[in-house]
Amino acid sequence: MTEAIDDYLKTIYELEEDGGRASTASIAKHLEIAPASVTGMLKKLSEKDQPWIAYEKHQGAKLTGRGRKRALEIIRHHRLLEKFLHDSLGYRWDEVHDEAEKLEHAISERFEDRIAEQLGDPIEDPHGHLIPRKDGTIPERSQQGLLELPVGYSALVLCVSDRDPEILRYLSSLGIRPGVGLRLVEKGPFDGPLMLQVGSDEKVHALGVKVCAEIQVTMSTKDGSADD
Amino acid sequence: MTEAIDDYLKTIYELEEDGGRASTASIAKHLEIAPASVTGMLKKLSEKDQPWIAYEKHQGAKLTGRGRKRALEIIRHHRLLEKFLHDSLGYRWDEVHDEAEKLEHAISERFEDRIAEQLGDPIEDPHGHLIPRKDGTIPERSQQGLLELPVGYSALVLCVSDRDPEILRYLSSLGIRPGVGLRLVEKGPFDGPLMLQVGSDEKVHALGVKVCAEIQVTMSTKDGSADD
DNA sequence: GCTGATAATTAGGCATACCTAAATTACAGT
DNA sequence: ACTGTAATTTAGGTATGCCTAATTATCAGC
Repeated sequence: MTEAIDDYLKTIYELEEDGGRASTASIAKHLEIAPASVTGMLKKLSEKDQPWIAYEKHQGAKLTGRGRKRALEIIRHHRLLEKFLHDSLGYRWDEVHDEAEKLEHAISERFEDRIAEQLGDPIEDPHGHLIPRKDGTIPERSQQGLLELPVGYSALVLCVSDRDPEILRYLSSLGIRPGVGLRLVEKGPFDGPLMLQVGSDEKVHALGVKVCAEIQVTMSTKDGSADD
Repeated sequence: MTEAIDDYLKTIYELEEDGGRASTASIAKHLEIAPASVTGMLKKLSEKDQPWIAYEKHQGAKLTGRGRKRALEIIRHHRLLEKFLHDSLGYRWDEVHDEAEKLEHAISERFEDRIAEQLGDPIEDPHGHLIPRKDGTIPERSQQGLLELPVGYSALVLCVSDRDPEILRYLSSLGIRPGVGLRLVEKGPFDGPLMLQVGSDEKVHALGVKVCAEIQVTMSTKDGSADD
């Protein structure tokens, strides 16, 4: 069990979420390493007696039950740590990801249990992502990308990607965070900007596609209450 | 800057404390690796443009100013983490070392600062070891090994080694911890056991040499008050 | 000053996890 | 079915940090 292996499993888990199998190229891009390096590691992860992934040449990778459980364990570490850094140590939400990324590999079961208890077994991290349970399962909920929301509809922000601190600071400045209501007023043509009302503010903001792709929402009725 | 390098620097720092230079063999023993591996690393650490250590063949290693500063930085991480795990997360004092050993390499400056602040800039870790300051200095105090205490004298426990959890649990059970007073009643011949009174208890305990070697004290007057 | 024990070093290897460059496979469009 | 492009894999190489086995240096005792 090395850090590299954990990083691969976590990445494959995330890539499986959208699209059944994780391709060599997508893993390489996500981990910022060369595709050739990924091929080698995928072979290794699938060759063990108890493999972490299922892998066939040119077919991409898919986690085995064991691999999925391990991935969720690391993701649990990561999200609990983000919550801990934010709530207990006063980190801002754009600062927690990088620190959690390093610590997730270093903490013990004991540490995990202690902060989970101290935080009251939280359900979500500061960006709204669901925290996997200790038994290796993760709650499900219906959510969609903000980009898929039809014009005129309202929605509640469920979570935002934590990978880019700049985007998080920008979203903060707009008041966009988990639990806040949005209304999609208009959508520019040719992947143009989204015109959005945030919360109960009348003002309409124009957000680029790239930023909106990082926001997950759940549709709500016209009056702004959640419908799920 | 790798974990391995940090571990070497920390080890050399500790070995320099008792005996000017750290020998290849002592470093190997401390890190539980082969002496041949140490030679290679010592070369590397001394060859850089800005070397971490001074090293001449067969002469052992000595930290440079830069190396000492780095070592103290890691030791500060370690001891702050031990204090944090103990005070904030409810770890017992025999549990903190191993966890801190892993975390010390993973935490950022930010994390270090936050827990130091939250703990009120502590001076000592749970075993009584002094915590290096952020500027790379460490307070000094006169202390001696319990084994060097003359028979009949009293002393205050300053610190105990944190490396062996078993010993820590044993000391706990005897009530021996930093700040507690001891009186050396008698010393068995041929490295025999030490007969000790702990605190204000009349009872005399017999402690083996191995355990006593892990205890640092400062002499106090007959009535039990510190003389330093 | 020699000698033998001990300590340290050199030499040669191994595993991990990455790289680049070259070869191959898959697949979409004609 | 063919062909070109893009994705993937293979081949060969690098750095880190450890290993064992063999060699060499140091130093204390005679």
